[in-house]
Amino acid sequence: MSGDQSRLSNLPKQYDPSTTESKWYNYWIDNGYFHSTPDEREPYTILIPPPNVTGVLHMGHMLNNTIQDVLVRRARMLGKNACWVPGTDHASIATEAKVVQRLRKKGLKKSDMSRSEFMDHAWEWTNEHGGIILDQLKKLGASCDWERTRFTLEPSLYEAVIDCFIELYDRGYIYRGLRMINWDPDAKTALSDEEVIFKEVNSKFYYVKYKLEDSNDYLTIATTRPETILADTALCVNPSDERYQKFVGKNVIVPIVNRVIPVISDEYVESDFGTGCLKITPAHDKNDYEIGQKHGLAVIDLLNEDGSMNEFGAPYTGMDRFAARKAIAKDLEELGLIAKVEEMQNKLGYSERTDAVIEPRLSLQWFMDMKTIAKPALDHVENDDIKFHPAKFKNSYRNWMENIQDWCISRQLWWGHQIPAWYYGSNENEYVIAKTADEALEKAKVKSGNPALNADQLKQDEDVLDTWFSSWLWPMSVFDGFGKPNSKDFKYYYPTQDLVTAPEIMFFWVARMIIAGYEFTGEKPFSNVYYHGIVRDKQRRKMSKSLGNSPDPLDLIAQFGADGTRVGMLFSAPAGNDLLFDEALCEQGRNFSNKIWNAFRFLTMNMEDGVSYTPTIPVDSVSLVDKWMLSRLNRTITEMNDDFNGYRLNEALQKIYALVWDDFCDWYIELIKSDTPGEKVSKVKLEGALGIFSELMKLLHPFMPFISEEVWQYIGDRSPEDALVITPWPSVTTNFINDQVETEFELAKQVISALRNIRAESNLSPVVPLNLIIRAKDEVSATMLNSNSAIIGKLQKLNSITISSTAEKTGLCASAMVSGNEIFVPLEGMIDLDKERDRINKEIQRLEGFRKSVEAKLANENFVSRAPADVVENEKNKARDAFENLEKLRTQLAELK
RNA sequence: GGGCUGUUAGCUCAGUUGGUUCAGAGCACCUGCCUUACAAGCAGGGGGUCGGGGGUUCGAGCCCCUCACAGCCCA
Repeated sequence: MSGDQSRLSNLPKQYDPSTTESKWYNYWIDNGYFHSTPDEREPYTILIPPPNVTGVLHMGHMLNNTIQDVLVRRARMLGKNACWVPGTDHASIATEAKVVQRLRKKGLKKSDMSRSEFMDHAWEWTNEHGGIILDQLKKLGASCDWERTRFTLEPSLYEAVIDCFIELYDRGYIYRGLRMINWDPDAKTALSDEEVIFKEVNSKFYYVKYKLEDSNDYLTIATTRPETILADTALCVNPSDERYQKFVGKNVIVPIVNRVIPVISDEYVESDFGTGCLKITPAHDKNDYEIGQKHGLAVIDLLNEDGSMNEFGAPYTGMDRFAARKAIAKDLEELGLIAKVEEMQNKLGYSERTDAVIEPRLSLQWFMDMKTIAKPALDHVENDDIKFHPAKFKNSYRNWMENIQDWCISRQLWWGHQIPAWYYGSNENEYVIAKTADEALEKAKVKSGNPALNADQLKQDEDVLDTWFSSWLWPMSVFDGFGKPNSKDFKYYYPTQDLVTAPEIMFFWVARMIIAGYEFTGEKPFSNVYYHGIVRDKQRRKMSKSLGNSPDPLDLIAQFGADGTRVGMLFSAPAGNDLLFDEALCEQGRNFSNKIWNAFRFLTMNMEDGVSYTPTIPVDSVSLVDKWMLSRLNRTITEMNDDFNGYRLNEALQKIYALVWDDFCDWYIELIKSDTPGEKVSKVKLEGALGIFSELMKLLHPFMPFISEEVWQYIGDRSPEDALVITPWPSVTTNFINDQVETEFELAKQVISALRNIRAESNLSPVVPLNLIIRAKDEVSATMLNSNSAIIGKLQKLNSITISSTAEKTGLCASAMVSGNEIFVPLEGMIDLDKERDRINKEIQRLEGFRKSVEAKLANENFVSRAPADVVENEKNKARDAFENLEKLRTQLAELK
């Protein structure tokens, strides 16, 4: 680095991220550092969890992508061929809902347009808003390989989904059937079980009387959904319930519609819930459906697809289900058929996307048989072929996998991958599965036995596939590897290394990617899954648009810089724990940026004009300060590597934060300063500091890419090959890690702190010179302190310094104890004797208590005989130290008389 | 109802196989400072019976049982 003042003079006192961030991001892009192509290096690959194509960046994305960027940047510095594949998801139901909403504003209705007209609108919307979120990620510093950006609806990924469907159909995993599914009346589509969110709500529990057909007796049932009474096809009681035994086999009359239905019995009914008499509505409840199947009951569906009552719901036809509920309750009341109404809490299913109350509905849909296909995915997580971080999530995963249900994969939507089923007749089985219309026609001719069949008689299924049926192929399809195991990229990058995501989508996505991975490649899709928490506000509320409690990430970046924001996000984000977001953390991150900036500014201010400086790690230095700094540096690198390997990113960050701020700024820089005010730091020391500072920038780079690159580029004239972003991660020199050195330096630090404390207690300004007397604990300490007295003198203004194991204090002194060494500062007339006696008495009390507990331990024969020798030895040392220190304190106290 | 976490300083969290003065960190708080990089800073300081109870052990924040509370997932 050259002391060329034109470049370095007038660095502002405060770091301004706004200019540097775009500068370096463009530099990185222009030099192609983020672009990866297969080569002989070890690959390191992360696939972005693709955000919704029309979404905008929220705090969850910020956290998610910050973590990915930290991982991928470090891997890049480790010399791996780092590849972070970005992309977006078409988000079938969410996007379609948005498009429908937008059309409605324009006065257009989806039901009035053809599929292709609607798709034109959807693509228009997508092209307009798609990818905004990816541009936002660039502001964060995300080092994605943008040349590899993929979209789940682009042609090759579309094709992969269709091929996958066909393949799984051929393998017998996909079937079409009439099943009870979750119906979203707002979106008018089926959903999978995972898309239903159960919420606790307050409901009314209606006790309704059904008259027996052949007597004036009544049977009373309890229900929260009286509107479904019209579709009842039986009442059911537990066979062992004596109250009801005499009614089994008889008939009752359904109120309002006056239909006659039987009273049956089944073990399923819990006698102590409600009245113990259950109404059975096979079309509108999953359990009822099963009972109905078992007992051969009729199925009456009284709802339209939008949740309104159909003709079976007469006389409430056309009313919404909730309006009908109120109406029928009123009518039953008037008929005297309501025994009572209770308030109760129950759990209701809501659509994850539209928040509509889900209706169980009998419907003909496409399903995936999960049991067999999911088996390897369970096994390989159980045996840690795929590791979860933190590992506790294995439990939830196992639980879900062991109870896995068939997956409803068809959606009554248009935006998505259209199911490759072609119907040639109206019967349930009159279809073929084929990739193209031509192929379908050929197959249909064969299956129908009608060679005269023509293309017009063939109709493709209108429905699309669940979004997750495309994202589960992401690890294969982004490399064009689905069904093409020999594609170059796929062979090189698959399996990928780390997946970073939230536990919320463990079942939606993670589990299914693992399933698909093993089914189609026989290999895992990734080796590690890092689950991070949800971003919440300080009151632990989830951040959401409707609550308005989520800051705009781009505002945060503008305010605190991308580096500051990243640090703020990571500071309180241990893996798997929710993050209680507080802007103060970003502020702390910004302040840290500023600290780094000013440390650098200090170094530049000490350069001489026209002199060239070569950053040099002071490996040959005999100075304790250098040896200590190198020990701290290397120890920290070791610890950070451990943290990275264990995915404890926040801990790695905290360590480099402390190393920079506490060790380097507060001690190292202070100690290289010249003794003479105004005099510059010597060239040797400055070059050493620059050398160490450079190492710090490398360690910081994954977390704070912008400021570290900015400083790095200032420190040297760098060619593009020397950019920090691709500089090798520091290796550990074990020899530099030296406990002895650290202990020795720590002792000097403690003496300095003790003196500062004495000054603070006695209101002495730092410029008042003191006479320091240290009565060392022993000769070893005396030697150690003597050889490092210059360090103490550097940070404390001293008149004289006396260190020996026999040193005597002179006159009245302020005192302190550091590791058994007594510190005295003669302060005749300046000491508050009462306060000082108080302080020493307190210390004596504390130590006395400690000594007693140790002595008690040693007096316990069981302890002495059973505990390991070294533990006993330790206790003896503690007792001796405590005893000696107590003696010293008592002497000091006596001398204060 | 089933399963899984967690409860440590005012707040957010560390605390590895039970054993050094082990009760920690950051933030917040209090006090004093514009000390020749940084007030977005420097220095100093106070603060916890480790959720309650019981047990195992020479020894428990850590292991076991139990209770209470909080949260998550599934039905």
